[in-house]
Amino acid sequence: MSKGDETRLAVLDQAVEVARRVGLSGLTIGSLAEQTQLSKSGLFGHFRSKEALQLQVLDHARARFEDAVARPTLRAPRGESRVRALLDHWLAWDARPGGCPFVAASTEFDDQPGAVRDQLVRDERDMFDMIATIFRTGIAEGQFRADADPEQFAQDLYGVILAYHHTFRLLGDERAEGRARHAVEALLVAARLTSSD
Amino acid sequence: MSKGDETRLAVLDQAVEVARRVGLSGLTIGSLAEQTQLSKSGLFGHFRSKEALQLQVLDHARARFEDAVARPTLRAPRGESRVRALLDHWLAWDARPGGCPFVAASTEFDDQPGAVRDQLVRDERDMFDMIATIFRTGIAEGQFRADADPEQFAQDLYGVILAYHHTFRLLGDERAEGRARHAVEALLVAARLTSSD
DNA sequence: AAGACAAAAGCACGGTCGTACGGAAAATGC
DNA sequence: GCATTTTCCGTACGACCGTGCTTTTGTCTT
Repeated sequence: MSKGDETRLAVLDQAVEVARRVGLSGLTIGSLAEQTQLSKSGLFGHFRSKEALQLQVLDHARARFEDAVARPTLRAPRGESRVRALLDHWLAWDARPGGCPFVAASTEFDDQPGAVRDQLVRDERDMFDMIATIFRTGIAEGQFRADADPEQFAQDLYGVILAYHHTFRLLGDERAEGRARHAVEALLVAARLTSSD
Repeated sequence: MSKGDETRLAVLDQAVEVARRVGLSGLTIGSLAEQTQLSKSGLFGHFRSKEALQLQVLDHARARFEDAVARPTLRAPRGESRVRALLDHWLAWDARPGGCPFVAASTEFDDQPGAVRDQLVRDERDMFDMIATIFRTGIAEGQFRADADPEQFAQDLYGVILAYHHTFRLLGDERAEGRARHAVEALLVAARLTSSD
């Protein structure tokens, strides 16, 4: 890996952390340069516009999400265990300082057309598909009802995570995590095969 | 009402709409002045700092929320009907151009200490309490189980709304609303008194 | 070790940000 | 209808924004 790539990645590491707190617009080239001990123009040279930087930050955050949430989840046994693993990793990801960078960026860009928004839509759609797929696997395993709607489940689960994110991060309510787990258990109960099936 | 208050309110009306789209930080005095046909300094005179403007915008948004969601909801009969009314009005509020200003502001300020965040916490807590209170009323009416947790219900319902907000606004999924209603029906079923009670 | 190339710094630019002050204009109270 | 207070504008400020251009520094390759 060349020197250039090395510093570029170091910058992106830092940028993702900053974006958690202040979003992708709040992310400013000057302050990012300070934090990485680079000159403004030195940093700027690695990306060639702010939009390019934002897109690479999104890419980087996505890779981090896959490391911290997606891949570990797939190591859990299919069905209910995997759903619980997903919740566990996701809650831990959201509880990191600054919260989830995608949540921050989503509310920021949901009304600002452009390449960043487009990328964000793709990422968010992928997350939805991931949840739905995990649920479908549970159906195939015979753990969940065949007539349950995976996309309904995806939206429901995502809602639980978002509510946790808000309630815990803004209101600082320590019981938020317990409620999130409780909510998912209720979703699982509803999706479970009954004895009559 | 004096002339000053008149224009101040007109500015706030516009400011709330802008804040829906770009948040409270994205809200800039210069652009807001343009949109209201005032000079920058003329507008600035009404508030005496940006933070004061942001706080008044929050206040104004809260009043709008009470007009559009809170008060109409309380006109519905207690219990399940009132929960459904809350959902209806809230979804309509979120579907307005730009979405919910509180959702935008919350993710923006959940990591930036200060008066704005403090105000936001109070507002958001009030919303939570409103949901919980509506649920408690349903318990008192004998429609919901007495052992159900109103705060769990509040977080669950808020999750449904947030998931709708994200799924509809960012992903543009038209089925998001139907799923939100379906999710609330499931919550109501779980809260309902069973025949054995 | 030297030459070729990449990386970083230095500096400058036009713009916009929030904020301040003084004077013009308009609304208000008598 | 005049005097006074309120409202609004013009202008200016220092700071920071994103972005170029030029020069220095550093890293590879041979």
